[in-house]
Amino acid sequence: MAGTDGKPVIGTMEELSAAIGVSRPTLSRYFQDPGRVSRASAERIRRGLERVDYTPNFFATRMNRRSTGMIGVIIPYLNDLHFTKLLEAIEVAAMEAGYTVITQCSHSSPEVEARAAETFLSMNVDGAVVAPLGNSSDLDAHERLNARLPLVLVDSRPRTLEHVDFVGSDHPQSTGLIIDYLCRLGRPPVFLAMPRVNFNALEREAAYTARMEALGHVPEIVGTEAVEKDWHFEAHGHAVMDREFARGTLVDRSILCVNDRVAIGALCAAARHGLEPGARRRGGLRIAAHDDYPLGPYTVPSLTTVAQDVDSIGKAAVSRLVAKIRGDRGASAHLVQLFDGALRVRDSA
Amino acid sequence: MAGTDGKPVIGTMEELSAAIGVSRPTLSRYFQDPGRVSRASAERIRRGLERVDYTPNFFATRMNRRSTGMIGVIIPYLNDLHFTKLLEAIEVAAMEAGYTVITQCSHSSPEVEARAAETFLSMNVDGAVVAPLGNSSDLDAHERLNARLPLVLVDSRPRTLEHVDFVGSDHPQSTGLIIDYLCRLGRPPVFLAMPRVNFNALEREAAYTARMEALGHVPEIVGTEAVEKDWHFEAHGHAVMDREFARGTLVDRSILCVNDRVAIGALCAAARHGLEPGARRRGGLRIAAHDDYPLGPYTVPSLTTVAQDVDSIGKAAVSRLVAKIRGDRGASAHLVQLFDGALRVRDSA
DNA sequence: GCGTGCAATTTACACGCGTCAAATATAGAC
DNA sequence: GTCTATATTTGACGCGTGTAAATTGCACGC
Repeated sequence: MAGTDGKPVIGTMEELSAAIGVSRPTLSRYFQDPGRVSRASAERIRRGLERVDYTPNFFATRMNRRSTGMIGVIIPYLNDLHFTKLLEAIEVAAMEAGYTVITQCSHSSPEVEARAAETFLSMNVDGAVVAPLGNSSDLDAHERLNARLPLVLVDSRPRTLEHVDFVGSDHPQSTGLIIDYLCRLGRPPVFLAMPRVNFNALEREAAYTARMEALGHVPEIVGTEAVEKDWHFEAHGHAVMDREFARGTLVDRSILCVNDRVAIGALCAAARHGLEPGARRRGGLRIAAHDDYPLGPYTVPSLTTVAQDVDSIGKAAVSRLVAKIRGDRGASAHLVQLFDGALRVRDSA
Repeated sequence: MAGTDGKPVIGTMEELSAAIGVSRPTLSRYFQDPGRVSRASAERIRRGLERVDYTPNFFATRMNRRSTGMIGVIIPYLNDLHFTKLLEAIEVAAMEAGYTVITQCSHSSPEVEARAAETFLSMNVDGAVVAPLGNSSDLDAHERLNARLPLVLVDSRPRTLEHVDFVGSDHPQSTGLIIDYLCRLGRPPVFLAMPRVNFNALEREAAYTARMEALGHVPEIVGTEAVEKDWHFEAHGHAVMDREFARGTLVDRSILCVNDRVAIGALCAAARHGLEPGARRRGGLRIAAHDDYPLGPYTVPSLTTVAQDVDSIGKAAVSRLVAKIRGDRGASAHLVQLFDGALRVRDSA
């Protein structure tokens, strides 16, 4: 069998050994680190590899190594740029640290999420970074993962997993930031929440309430019930605000949306009702949110929000995981690392 | 060692065999298909597994099986909901067909893309679905992949890989659809293109030109040069149209954007210049696009576009791949499967 | 020429499980 | 009770590579 490049395809190290006249174990060492064989052998092997098409078998190499050099990543959804940004940061950081990343997506299903965790265990990954699904997650599965390998949770932090290392955003800080900004320029904001399926959403809701009370304002929350069956973030934001605006309520308020995707729906509802949210119209409708979704600068009007430092979160999670894998001192202690949000003032509030 | 659930952790089948009194080969057969052992043994094993924590080693199981039951998927970017939708369709279809999906993202890098292909070869995946990066792809790597295992390309089709099976959209059809619609309601559209890094973009541009000429109109194309360094789709659409609108050009034209993300940038530019694109304003500015990006319904105004049937494309790609893996008759012939686009008339055009 | 010390290589075994041929258990017929 | 046919189980070997121990090769000094 020959590849299209004409090189003969070689299946095993044994064959390769015969083909270029170097013993198999020497080849094994060469592939792990060319510096571990003599200069002469390395050169000979290199020249040999130019003439044939061979890659060591992924499974056989991983089976016996102390370390597989792989880390597993689980994210809940793919259809959300917030998570894809996070995943990208994690993958890049892991690649730079020399790890092979195996990504699994829960696709909103606790069963799939639990199965992914099992897969990682059976693959002997060196460690795992998990962004949990939320309330519906199979927490036992995460618990088992944590018991058997280095694990770092990111983005969202289930209450029963508070003893697991976590890297995420400081929601009281970030939410406080945008609330203070909104209060400084106008009436205290109403919170556009969402059904309680997500820890981050809950944390932000709680942070909103706390901050409002600290400022002496009365918290007002809308949208905790699902207005539509099979709702998505944008659809939810649109449905809730469409209902409000149709009633003539909230049309002159500041709305703080639980996240940017909900805000996109809210902005759409505002436009449909002829409303023009914006900071420049004092006393009028303003819409702000949380996350800094990549499309925020391009909504109409562009979206005022508070940015999560997703890039740093991804990097920090990997760096923490690598430390745990290497058994660095300090890595056995429990760590919670929270990043500050940053205000992004644009046109919508 | 014991998991948090208290079950003793068992590392190998050998140990499990000793623990529950069934021979190891019988266990092996049980894990492949419980139906292949006697009812009595299956029951005994099931009860045994309730008392201990064991999962077969992923690598060891895959190493010797004729089929690894895995398919590899490569997508170019994560920060694009079009690709995540495609990936989701592929993953779900593959899971339903009983395959484990290994996803690798090229992260815009031809080297990473080529390495992913090599990884799949070394993992003995049963087959691969690849959405190529584009012009910059290492086509040799894809060629090698195609020579050594069942391969289906999706979404984008490099010229030099025309002999490889492909599943995607019929761009002449879909582009024709939206052009005809635009012409029916107003002036023939100008095409807002993008730098030539992507085969789909090129195909759509060519389809635009062909259709316009067939209708007796003169094609007008803007935006093929990168206006900003380090451009992204939305930024590109915004930059090009901002420049045009600032000059006072194109303000009363129909603009057909190469894809929805570019259109989002264009809509934003329009709003900044006080323009209100829409179908109801005859003779005025209209903006339409291609893809049916999930946010299209929530832009302001909502985006008229032509939908790619991403779901069907993903399913068809997997179904084709599975046929090739199984060696179904007909699967050895070359296949190109194109799906029609569907018009989504909304407010922007 | 011969031993010495060190680096490089090779030998030999291990890893965890798939698989097949051979052995055993089971059921049924007489 | 024996015998046959069939369903199950098991022993033994192999997969492609990692790795520790044993061996070889080499340069050097006497």
